Amino acid sequence: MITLAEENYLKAILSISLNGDGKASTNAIAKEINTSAASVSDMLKKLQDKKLINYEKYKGVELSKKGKSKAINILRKHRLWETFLVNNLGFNWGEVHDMAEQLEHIKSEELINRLDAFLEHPKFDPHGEPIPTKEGKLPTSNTTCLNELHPGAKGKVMGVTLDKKTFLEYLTQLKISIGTVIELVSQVSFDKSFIIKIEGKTQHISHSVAQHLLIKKEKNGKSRII
Amino acid sequence: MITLAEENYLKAILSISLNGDGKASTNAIAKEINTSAASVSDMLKKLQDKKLINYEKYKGVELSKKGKSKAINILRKHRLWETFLVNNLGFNWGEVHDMAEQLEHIKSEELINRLDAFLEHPKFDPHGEPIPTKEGKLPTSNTTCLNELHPGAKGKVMGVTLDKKTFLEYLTQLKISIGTVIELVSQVSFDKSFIIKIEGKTQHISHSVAQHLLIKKEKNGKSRII
DNA sequence: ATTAATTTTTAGACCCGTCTAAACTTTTAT
DNA sequence: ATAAAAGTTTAGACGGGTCTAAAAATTAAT
Repeated sequence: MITLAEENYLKAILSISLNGDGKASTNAIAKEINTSAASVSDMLKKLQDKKLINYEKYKGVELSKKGKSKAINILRKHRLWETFLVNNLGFNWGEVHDMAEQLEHIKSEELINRLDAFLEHPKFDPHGEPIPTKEGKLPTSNTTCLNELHPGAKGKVMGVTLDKKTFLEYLTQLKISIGTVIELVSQVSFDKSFIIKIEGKTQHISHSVAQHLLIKKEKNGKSRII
Repeated sequence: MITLAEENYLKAILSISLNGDGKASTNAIAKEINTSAASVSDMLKKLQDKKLINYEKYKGVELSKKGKSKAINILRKHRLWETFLVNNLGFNWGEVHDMAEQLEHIKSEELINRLDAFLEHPKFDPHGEPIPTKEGKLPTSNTTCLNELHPGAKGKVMGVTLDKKTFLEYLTQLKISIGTVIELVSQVSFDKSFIIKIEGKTQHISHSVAQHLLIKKEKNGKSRII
């Protein structure tokens, strides 16, 4: 039996290895789940014993096949519950994270499959993130980041990669939501922040905000063909 | 903050004091949640410290006002989630208990109120049990037990008071479900079991099965007026 | 290539919730 | 009314998950 704490570790490791690349460090995990590096070390041993991760002392950690499957399943539950909360209970996307954090640990495959059917097999959650399939496939989103746009190019916001209340509320304030078209004006070399245009209005967003926006390229700014 | 284990104790104490009357004994609680009497003793001290129960050593325990309110809220969540699972996800009543046991601990008042609205403020759960209100009122059901019927009297099954898979599956086998009309033929004095008629067919049910059926009197067997 | 800084692990402690075994109360039976 | 039985509590231990402080390993810097 896999415990709640273990599930949270697996989720954290998955999240780190999806964003960054390769192995997750002890410190990175500690930061992700707000705990001490010592606790992480302890837990990694246990996860290793259960063959949920591949772990070499001092060398970082990655999910085993089994561990990855578990982690993706948790992510699936999280995103399906979020979809339910937004679509059926009328919450808005900034409010659902804490509830989904709890709901994702409910144990029942049958339940989550029926929820999936009830929601009519959604492909994306309310934040625009892809929902893993029952078979454990995590579709890669065909989106990029703002920093991959050339100045003058336009992109449509397809979602976000940070599910945090303060962040989502800030976006609302900036009038950025799913579907918003952003034109990249330029990037400030000093602090890597971005100058953008939304509906003709110029505004600034920090690098860290930009980093968490999923963008789909709309128009290439560099060289337009005809 | 109230822990998961504490919530389960409160629920158990509520359940005992609703069925039996007055105070709950250590042993009864131990039985209810499948643990040792020693563990119960330990926990009762903690619940006392948190002012969730009124407890006197060796004298049994009852919920404090605060504790009762918490316990009823858990019951409310349990029954609302069960309703969701049956009405919207298509489970049948025997399958939902374990899931509801988990879901009832999800922390969010807003969530449960929205779920209530989504379900259109149901008054009864799929087992026929009343759903406590947001304000903490637990409607008393206008039902009785089989043993309160006189021989020859008929009653309609309105629900059950035991939410256990094996029990509910056994009922299905006996062709007893909500709405079934049962005629009491007689009670066997030897083992207190019951002889009943369902749609003209005579069958036996044990005392403990009968005890968990919620019956609404239909016709008085003793003396029929006109 | 040694030293310094950083990261990671170990050691030892704590709280929660559980257990068994033993001691203690209360109730029941004679 | 006293002994036996039943019920309840205490004592002491354990596993899960966390912590701080200190030791060990790795990486970076000069």
